[in-house]
Amino acid sequence: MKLQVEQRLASKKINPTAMRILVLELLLQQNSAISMSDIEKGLETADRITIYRTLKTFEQNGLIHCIEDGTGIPKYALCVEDCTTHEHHDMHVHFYCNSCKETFCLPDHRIPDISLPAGFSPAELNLIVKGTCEKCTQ
Amino acid sequence: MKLQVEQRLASKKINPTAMRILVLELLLQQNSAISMSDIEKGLETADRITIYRTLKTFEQNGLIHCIEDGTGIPKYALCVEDCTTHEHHDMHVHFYCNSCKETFCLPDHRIPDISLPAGFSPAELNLIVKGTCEKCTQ
DNA sequence: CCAATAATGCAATACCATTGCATTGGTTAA
DNA sequence: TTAACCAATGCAATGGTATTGCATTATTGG
Ligand SMILES: [Mn+2]
Ligand SMILES: [Mn+2]
Ligand SMILES: [Zn+2]
Ligand SMILES: [Zn+2]
Repeated sequence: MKLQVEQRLASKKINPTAMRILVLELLLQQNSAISMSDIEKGLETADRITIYRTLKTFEQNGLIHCIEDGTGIPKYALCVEDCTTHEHHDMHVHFYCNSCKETFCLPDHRIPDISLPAGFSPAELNLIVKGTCEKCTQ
Repeated sequence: MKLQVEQRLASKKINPTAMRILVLELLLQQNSAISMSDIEKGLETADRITIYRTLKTFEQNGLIHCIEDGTGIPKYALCVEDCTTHEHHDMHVHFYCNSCKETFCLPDHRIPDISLPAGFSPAELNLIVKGTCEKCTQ
């Protein structure tokens, strides 16, 4: 188990320190995206700043992606695609549930192509759907 | 001129105070969405908190809409459609320019329908396209 | 004009993001 | 084995923004 976690870190060229292993294990347990505060609460030991820098390292190495879901609080989730340093391919839809306040990756739902006015060239797409998730629809 | 501004406020059932007129005039001058800090800098007199509450009032009454462009700093722009209290119809694409850092409404570009997994029901869509705007493409 | 109500400005609070710096820990070379 | 090096960590401090309470001021309606 822990071996797989370490391998996953190694595959992204991230040194497998104790803290990083703990954070990645926590991320692997989630089925929705979580915030830095969530991680801080989920780990007894950890310092806020260390988590901050751990997440930044993970993001820069293509292990996780950051989701701005409109709450103003960044959420983080594991990359499902083979992302690399500053080359994220998570062009999928994200869903924010107004009821349970959870943010979900919908990796099977890609963002459709968008037509833009002349002169505007796209580099990155970010689509947030807000509504009610499956759990909260009874 | 000022009369039109006051009428626009009145049509949204917003009392036309001096500060609100100033803020609305400033918003009318923009061709991109602006932040609370931008407004604070644009008006010599104004108190930060008053602007904060003015914008909240404007938003609640369907005069402006708030844009979360991924920077973490909310931007505001006038509603182009007939929005009402908590009934915003600004389902259009927003564009953030990585070069000039400006955020544009693209009211003529609606967000296409998105298919969702079973059980997820959408209420609101928010699509941010990041890239280079027309001005910055030379 | 007066009373009631709404809006404003100031102070204070609470988070959150970010950086500097000293310390710790693990890895490598002498 | 030890020394030296580099990466990672933890603490302190800073800066910025959002938000509320409350006293004061402005506006409105009678
Ligand atoms: Mn995702
Ligand atoms: Mn808009
Ligand atoms: Zn939910
Ligand atoms: Zn631009």
